[in-house]
Amino acid sequence: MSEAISNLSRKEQVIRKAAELFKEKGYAAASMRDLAHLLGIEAASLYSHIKSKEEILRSLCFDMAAEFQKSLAEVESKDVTASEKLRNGIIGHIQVMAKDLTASAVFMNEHRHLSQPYLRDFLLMRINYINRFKSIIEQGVKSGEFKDSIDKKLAVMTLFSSLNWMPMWYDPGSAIDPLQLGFQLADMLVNGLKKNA
Amino acid sequence: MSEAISNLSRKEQVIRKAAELFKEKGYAAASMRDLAHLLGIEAASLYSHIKSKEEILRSLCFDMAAEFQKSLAEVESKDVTASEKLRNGIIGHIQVMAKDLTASAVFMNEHRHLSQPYLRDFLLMRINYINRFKSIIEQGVKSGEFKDSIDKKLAVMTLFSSLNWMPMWYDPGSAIDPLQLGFQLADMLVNGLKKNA
DNA sequence: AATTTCAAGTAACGACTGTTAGTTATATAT
DNA sequence: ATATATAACTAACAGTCGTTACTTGAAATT
Repeated sequence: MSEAISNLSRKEQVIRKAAELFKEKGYAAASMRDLAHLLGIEAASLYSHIKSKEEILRSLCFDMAAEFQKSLAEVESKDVTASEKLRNGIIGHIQVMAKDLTASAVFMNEHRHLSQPYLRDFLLMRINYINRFKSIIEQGVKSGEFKDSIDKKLAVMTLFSSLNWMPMWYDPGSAIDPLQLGFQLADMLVNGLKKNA
Repeated sequence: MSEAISNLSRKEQVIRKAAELFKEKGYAAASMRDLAHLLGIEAASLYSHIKSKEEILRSLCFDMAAEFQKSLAEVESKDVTASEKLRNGIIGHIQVMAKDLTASAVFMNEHRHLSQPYLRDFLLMRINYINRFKSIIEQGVKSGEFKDSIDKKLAVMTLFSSLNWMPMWYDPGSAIDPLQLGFQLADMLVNGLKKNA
């Protein structure tokens, strides 16, 4: 038992350091020797803790994916207006990312280096997630809350682009905290920059 | 003379094919042997046309950067309202990307693999470009066109995220053409999703 | 005190990396 | 016909890649 806990703990250290490295240099350009050096050990020693380089990437990508799914499921379960749902979805997504900005960056930028069949599974989960946001937008159009002139694919892709780049520029030490960021981002996408006349 | 033209032409072919490969696999994961294979030649033969792998990346990144700068300079030269300027900037940016979606994707995702001092130069140009968009937003706030409640950094980063991910999902064969896409995107960011009551 | 577990080490493998040196066949220009 | 330029070739380099096999010292458990 204690072996498993302690092993997991060290394995977690390896994975977290790997996330930093993958975020900084990209998965393909990050070598196992780089990672080992950051941890102060030899490259071969990494394999006492992990099965392969890709196992690290898989763990990072799929753990984040599970968090996103969980957050969205909770948002969907509440019976509120589409604007409210969209707003909650945006805030939830941002808060999941804020809990681990490094893993979020890897999730977003490096998932393409997953091999099959993991890549396929990952992309299916992602499409599913996006489509559920798209449904919320469609509900909003149907209920008359949102303009019917907007292209739904464009709207949802714009939304995701904005969300997914956040880990690249957001400074967790900055004045604005993740929750406030979520509020503002939701407001900006729903109401736009323009002052309501 | 004719040597230069013909050489340039073949060099261009190599660079364009490299852009496709870099977009698909990422710069680091794309090998010169992959590229050569796509062109039906041997890896060593590439070096008749280009100096190095990174020269290709440099040429892709800096050529795109020049196009973006040119587009923004023209937008800035016109004396119009801030909303109009922002709108024109967005449309211009999208049209530059649409002219070469592949190079745009490389520009956005792979520039970090530039070595110094090119990386530094690239990032400085990019900061400058972003700050000029930020100025337009600030003008809009000052003139009362835009809300003064918005965080300007958040606004400009959201804008850029939306713009920069477009090459990843936009299908040039789709119903909506780049100009319409620019119109809609500008409208969405300025006016939001919500119907004006 | 003996045994097991953990986290590291050394050495090495086969494959792949970007790149070079030098050569050759083909098309164009003189 | 001769010279030149283009675009390809073969062979090979020094280095790096992820990973395996096996070993070792220290800590925890029995």
